[in-house]
Amino acid sequence: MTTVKEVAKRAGVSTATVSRVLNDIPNVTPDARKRVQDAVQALNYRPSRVARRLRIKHTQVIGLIISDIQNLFFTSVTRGIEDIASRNGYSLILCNTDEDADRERVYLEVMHAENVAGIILASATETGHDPELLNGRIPVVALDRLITDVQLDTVLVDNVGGAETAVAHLLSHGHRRIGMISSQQQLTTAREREDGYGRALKEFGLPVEPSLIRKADVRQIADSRRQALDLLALPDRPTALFTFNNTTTLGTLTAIQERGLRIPDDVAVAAFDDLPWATLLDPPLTAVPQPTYELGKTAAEMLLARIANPHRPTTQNRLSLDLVVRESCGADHRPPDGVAQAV
Amino acid sequence: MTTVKEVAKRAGVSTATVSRVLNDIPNVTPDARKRVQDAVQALNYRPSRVARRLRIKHTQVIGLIISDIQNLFFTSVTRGIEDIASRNGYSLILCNTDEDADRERVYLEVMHAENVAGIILASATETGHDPELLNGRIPVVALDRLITDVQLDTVLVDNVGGAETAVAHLLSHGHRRIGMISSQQQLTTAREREDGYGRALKEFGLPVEPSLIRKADVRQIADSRRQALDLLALPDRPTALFTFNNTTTLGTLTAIQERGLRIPDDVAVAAFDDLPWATLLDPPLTAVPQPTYELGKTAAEMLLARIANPHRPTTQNRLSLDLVVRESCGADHRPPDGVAQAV
DNA sequence: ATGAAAGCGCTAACAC
DNA sequence: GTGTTAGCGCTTTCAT
Repeated sequence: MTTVKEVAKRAGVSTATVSRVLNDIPNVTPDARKRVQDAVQALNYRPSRVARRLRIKHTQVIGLIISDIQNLFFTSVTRGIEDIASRNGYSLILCNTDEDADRERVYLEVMHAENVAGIILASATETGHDPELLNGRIPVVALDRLITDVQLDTVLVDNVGGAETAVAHLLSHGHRRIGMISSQQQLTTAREREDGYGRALKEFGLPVEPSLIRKADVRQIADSRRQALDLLALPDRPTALFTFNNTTTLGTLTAIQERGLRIPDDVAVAAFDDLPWATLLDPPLTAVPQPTYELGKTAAEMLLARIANPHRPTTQNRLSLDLVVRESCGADHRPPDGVAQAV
Repeated sequence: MTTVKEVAKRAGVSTATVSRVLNDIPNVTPDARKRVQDAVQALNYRPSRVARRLRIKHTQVIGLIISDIQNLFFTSVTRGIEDIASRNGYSLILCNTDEDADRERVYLEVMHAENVAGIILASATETGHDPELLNGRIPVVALDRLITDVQLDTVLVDNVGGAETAVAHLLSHGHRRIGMISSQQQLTTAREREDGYGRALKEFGLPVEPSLIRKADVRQIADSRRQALDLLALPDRPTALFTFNNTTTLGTLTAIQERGLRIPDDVAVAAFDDLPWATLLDPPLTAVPQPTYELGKTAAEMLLARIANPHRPTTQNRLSLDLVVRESCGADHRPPDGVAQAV
């Protein structure tokens, strides 16, 4: 490994001058600069970021910790983060916790130890965090999931509203027994989406029937399928299903197909979280898309703002959601275009 | 930030002893050990990996560089890598190049500068690499895509064979005009899959008609759709389509749907790279699944082996592929089970 | 068993 | 404009 020293020697200057050239600091004669550059070239010198960081303290690297790398939701969010990060001269490194609090801790330690400039975290848990890790010297932005034991900049979506809209849509189509495939993991998103589900029922004067909410491992299509099969095997089968995220949706659709049921006639489906191939399904899926790119962009911007000014008050950003109506809930029974909406 | 020094002071020992305790080195009296541990606790001390690494030189971190984080193929491979890595006490950090050679270079530099123990690289390009970066002091394993300008441990799939099988399947169903949505990016996988396509045609005595191969941006469903639409608008429309990967498949299916064509009657489809929801499509998709988990596992194992022994000869691993026949190519015309296969 | 001290590769005062 | 030098936080001989 070549070092500044060797470069300095070869260029016939001091290490300080080499450092100056490398870091574009003025006050170097063009001649010296040229000699240093030549030496760098000749020796194929590559400065050690590790050493540099030990001095410098900060880096142009942002760390992202997500809980399920196989979930398109998170990878799309990542794209949003990446764009903002790289536009601002930051690199992004990504770690996957697989919904495991221990792994999350390890990766938070890694990020700290690496001295990243900031961290964006979609936490596997709502509480139980090490305050030193989240409220320490490295700024952290909470993404998608609320963290309640530490006050952080946060960006979320309107889970309650989104779920409520979707379930209300099912209700407005006449469904009265609506099952939900929710999350087995303790997530704030799950609680909020269940809340939205409950609210919609309440608006229609319906009680929440606990047996109609099944909890699935949100990382696994197979487990979601199993829970959906259970729901569909109920003596008084639900006529509609509301799903927690894209994975549970896939499991649910698989279960429905296996049971030989037709959508929406035998069972209607509304999903939280859209799929890029929703229109390729038969019938196309009614869903509440999440503004993934926007979510990532916002998180990155909040983080950069905090890096720039560590003392600004923490803020919370909740992005709103809209339902996209396709055919999986039955033909739309709203009046056609142009017709006045009489009761 | 607390340092060894402060811990040492508080524990009433030297920094050397603190370091010994921290690194589980024997020869420390239980008493001293206890005092150090207490001090660590009390000060919430967190050793700086940056400083540590400057001395130590190596880390328990593996770097993975992939070209499209939104592609399920790569994220599934990641899971395989992760399992092996964490089972061996390594953390995994992931970077996304978005098929951009410049970004790939930047991230390779980041990984080098971070001094990771090893790198797994799905390169955006076949050549044009900096040999210092790939054949330098940090071991690199090439994943999924062949790198020809530097000799590396490599793990691939049998692209030629897989493509050949898929296209032969279409041919055996009577198709004679078979279009291919391939990759606009210069990828070895694209060349090999095109090769397989050509071989299958040749076996049936058919020439490759260049106008039937359209190149799409493999990251974008939208672009794949566009290319597929072009193919479907040809005066002498192909009766079957073979797609390069899951993204091109999605674009192609979208195009077919938009054109109002039926699968497989109007146009049959066979895909390279399976989708977890292939059976939810109507009709279910015939595809060549890739052993993603195995691919990641193998890559990680090769990398660990090389880290353990930097001087072993480089090896190349090519995983074989099988076609999964579903309905998107038409009813299977092979004899039913148990019937002797007469001619 | 423990401590003193050197030094990993780099940057940034400070002196000239 | 350039060089000397101290030191970032850690590990590791080498003494003791």
